[in-house]
Amino acid sequence: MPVNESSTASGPTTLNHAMQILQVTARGGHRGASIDDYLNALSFSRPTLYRLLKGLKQQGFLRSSPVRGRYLLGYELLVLGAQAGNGAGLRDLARPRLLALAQRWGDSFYLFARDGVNAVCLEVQNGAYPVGSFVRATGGRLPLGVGQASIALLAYLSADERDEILSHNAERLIDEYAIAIADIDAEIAHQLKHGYARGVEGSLLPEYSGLAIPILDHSGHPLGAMSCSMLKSRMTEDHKREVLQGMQEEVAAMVNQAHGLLYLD
Amino acid sequence: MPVNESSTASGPTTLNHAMQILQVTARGGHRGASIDDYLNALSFSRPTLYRLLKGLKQQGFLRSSPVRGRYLLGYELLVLGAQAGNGAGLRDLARPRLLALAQRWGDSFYLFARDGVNAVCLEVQNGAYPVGSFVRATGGRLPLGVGQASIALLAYLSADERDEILSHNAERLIDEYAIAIADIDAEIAHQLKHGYARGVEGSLLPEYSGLAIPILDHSGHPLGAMSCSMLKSRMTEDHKREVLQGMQEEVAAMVNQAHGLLYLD
DNA sequence: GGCTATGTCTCATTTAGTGAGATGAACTCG
DNA sequence: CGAGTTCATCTCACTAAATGAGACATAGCC
Repeated sequence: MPVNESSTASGPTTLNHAMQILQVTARGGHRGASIDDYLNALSFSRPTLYRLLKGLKQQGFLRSSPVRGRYLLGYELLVLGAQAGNGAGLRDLARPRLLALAQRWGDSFYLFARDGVNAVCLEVQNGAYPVGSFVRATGGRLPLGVGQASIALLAYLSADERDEILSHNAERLIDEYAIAIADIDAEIAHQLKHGYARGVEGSLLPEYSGLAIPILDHSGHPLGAMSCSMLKSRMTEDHKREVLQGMQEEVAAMVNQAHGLLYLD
Repeated sequence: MPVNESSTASGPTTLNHAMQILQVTARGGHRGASIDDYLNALSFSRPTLYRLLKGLKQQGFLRSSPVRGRYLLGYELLVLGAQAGNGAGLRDLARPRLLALAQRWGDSFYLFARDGVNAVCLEVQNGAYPVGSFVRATGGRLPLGVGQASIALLAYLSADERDEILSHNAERLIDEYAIAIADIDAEIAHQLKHGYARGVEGSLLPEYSGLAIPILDHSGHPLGAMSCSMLKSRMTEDHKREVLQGMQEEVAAMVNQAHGLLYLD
């Protein structure tokens, strides 16, 4: 089945071909992709495929698997990805704070940013109490609308931008996550009223619960969101208040630090 | 100053141009790169630059900064990077184990893999005790020879491969890290004799110490290394023995799990 | 409302990537 | 150990497709 060439890929075809190769490789997970995977999914000739594979390998974007004839994503992507995840320096600021929170409360804490119609997880710190979550690790991506961090991010966008995102995601939200737009709107209202989000409860992960707060710049635009996730049974009123306060303090400190760095020099 | 076009970049030029753009962007850190940065560093015309920027943006490999005229690395890199870091499924296996170790002992634990002449950090879990390290996070890269994990990785390569790597890195090792090849050889001998590595002491980070053990596949080739790092004052004989045993148990369990997954289906 | 720098467009030029098929190399299985 | 299969590279002619020069448009800034 050919690769999803949806997003009206314009621009240099060589570039698109190369990126398609990376996507196909990624789709293979930790087993990578074989020559046939590429030839089936893509629409160019074998010599061209090999030329691109070679180029990508030289650049460190691919490496060949120990299994002959298979290719894996290269570590250059990891390195660039780590950079990419440090959007506006936010991750570096957040990492020690997430760690402190996780150690103090035992729950799992996350940093999210918006990526188009999705939310991406920039950083996780798991605590002592095991927890289930939609994202397992850095690099996890969710359609905006899923999870408490999504709500915190959505709430501070302009109404029309928000609507555009939600109508774009509506189908996936209901099909894959059993989440209705109306419920998201309600939670956004809660976020705006109380300053934190609880996430919309779909049919998935019913035994977990969480909290999220936005990270806003001076003009009120969302830079990201900090969230946490825990077993529902741990979410007593007291614990909720404590964790929320902890998160708010850390975020306030972050934003303070950030103002010295973000838009200057 | 023009971008380092060292590594005899062959392959489609468009691809190389694109990757150069990404590298220049990465070099800008969390502030990204401006048009002039690109035009200065690269050797193609402005329309071409914009065409490539556009293409890379559409693919999610770049995004434009809130500051007009600047570009940042895109989150697609983060997502692919997360995949790339899961070489052979190792990271997924290691993550919970690193977390358990960090929580149990309070030190910081790392998963490394070899990447050509470098070691890359695939995963970190920091413990309760603060620690300094050569790598701060996932995606950090060190020349093989630096750090205890390097030793564990090097020790199980063939002698000539090892020599090739070390002679390649020799200059950087002595210049940037004040580490001599002879000392590395000595530590490799220690690794082979005792089954763990202590790292070579350069002039950097003198107050920290660490341990590392290799992760070997059935045929004795190194898949990666697990390491830890702690304040020297914490490294008593007892603590060392305990932590080492903890790491060895976790790695053994990992390799067990891995054999079910790595080379099959 | 001018000024500067970012981003886009057009179009002719020719580079430079492409496809077809043959050839070489590496691993596999009988 | 040799036949068979699959991966990887090479050659060469072709032309599609990326490129460069410079003009034009747009956005932010004082």
